[in-house]
Amino acid sequence: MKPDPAQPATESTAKRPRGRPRKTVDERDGGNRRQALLTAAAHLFRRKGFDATTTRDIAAAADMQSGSPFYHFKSKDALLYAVMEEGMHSALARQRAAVQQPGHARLAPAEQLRTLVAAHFEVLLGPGSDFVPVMLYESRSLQPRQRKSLAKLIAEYESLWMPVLNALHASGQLRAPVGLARLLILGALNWSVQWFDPKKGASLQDLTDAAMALFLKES
Amino acid sequence: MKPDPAQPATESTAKRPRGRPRKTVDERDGGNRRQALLTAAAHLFRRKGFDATTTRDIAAAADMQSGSPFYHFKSKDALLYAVMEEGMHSALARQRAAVQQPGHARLAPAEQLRTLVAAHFEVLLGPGSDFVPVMLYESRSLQPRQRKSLAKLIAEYESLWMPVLNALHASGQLRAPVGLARLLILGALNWSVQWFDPKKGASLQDLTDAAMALFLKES
DNA sequence: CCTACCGATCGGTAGG
DNA sequence: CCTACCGATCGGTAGG
Repeated sequence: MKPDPAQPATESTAKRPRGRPRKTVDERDGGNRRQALLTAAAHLFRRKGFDATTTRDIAAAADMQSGSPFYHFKSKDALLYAVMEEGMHSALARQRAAVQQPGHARLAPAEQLRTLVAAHFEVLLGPGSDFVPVMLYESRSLQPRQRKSLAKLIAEYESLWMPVLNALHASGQLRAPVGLARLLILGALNWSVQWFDPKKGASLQDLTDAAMALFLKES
Repeated sequence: MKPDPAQPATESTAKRPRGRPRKTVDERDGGNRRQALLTAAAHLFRRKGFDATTTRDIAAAADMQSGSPFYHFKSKDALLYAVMEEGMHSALARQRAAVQQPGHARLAPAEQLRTLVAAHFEVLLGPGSDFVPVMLYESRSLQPRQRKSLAKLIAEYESLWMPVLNALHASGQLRAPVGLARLLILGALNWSVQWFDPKKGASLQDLTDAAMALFLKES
């Protein structure tokens, strides 16, 4: 991580800055300003898209002045990448936690898939779920370097699905070729970002049930 | 066939303009310049997104000067809407033609679905398929008025699927609730825009087969 | 449809 | 982190 430029390590005396207390990164909220920018950016990027969101929008949403985001992020691009990286890390953590739950490995493959699907919907549509949708729908705005870096995380995420899909294919519950099935299944889930409205009746449970009924044959 | 400009008009035939031939709207290609703009815009909107595409990009791709698109379209927005409308009209025409093919109504519901799925993939991924993907992925940039206008065409398109899905649900080949099934199925197909690469082995046939195997139970 | 141009906006920065 | 600002870009237009 970066060294803190606000703390010049002087020798004997002054430990703290003088004068009236000012709202610095450290005193205000312990460095959470960066996180506030990430949250605001994720929200706006999801709602309006990367290009249609200005750094001024983000600054205002995080209660800052127009130039201040660039104190925390080198560029607008870097902000986008940080949003996506946080999204993928949290999605990965969530799926790994589900998969590593005691007893999970002994569940029937269909139940293992249900766990993955439910967690995926949660990550896309649940509370605080702006980060992954931004990753899914705004990656065109990334630079090749960044895209390549994210691709690793995405591949890791998708690899969590493969053992389950292979097992289902072996047992005849999933008839499509596993590779294409994974793409089609994740597509069906990812597209829900476009139409899901929590105020419209269906719950995430309903979506999960419908997806399971759609994809799997009777065991 | 164009008149030969090398032959100077004589007195008696002096109906035509004098001087060197100039490229006007009418002489050049009969007004196809508008269509050239639409095609160029669809291509660029798909590749780079609406916001990241400049009207100068589009003009250059259509071999015009920077201000010229505004001779054909009132605004960049109007161009986007025209692209989407053309996309929906062609998609609707294509599906209607498939559905109205003689004998189609007597096909088994599963075969009727296959027809719809194949045509949908064709519209998304086949030759000249920039218009519908733009409609799917850039509608956030439309104005509410325009979005509402498009929504009618979209509803019409989706309504073509409902009788087939209802029949499949009735026969037990589709177990998920029909409304959610339609959203999930179209999502699975629409997402293919993100990952399909014709140079990577799978054909549209393969995609159609995989989708059918994924969604339907054994009859 | 082209030429020449305007006004606004935007990402980013210097200096404190 | 704020203030003040710059340079570039962009949608759009007047006039021909």
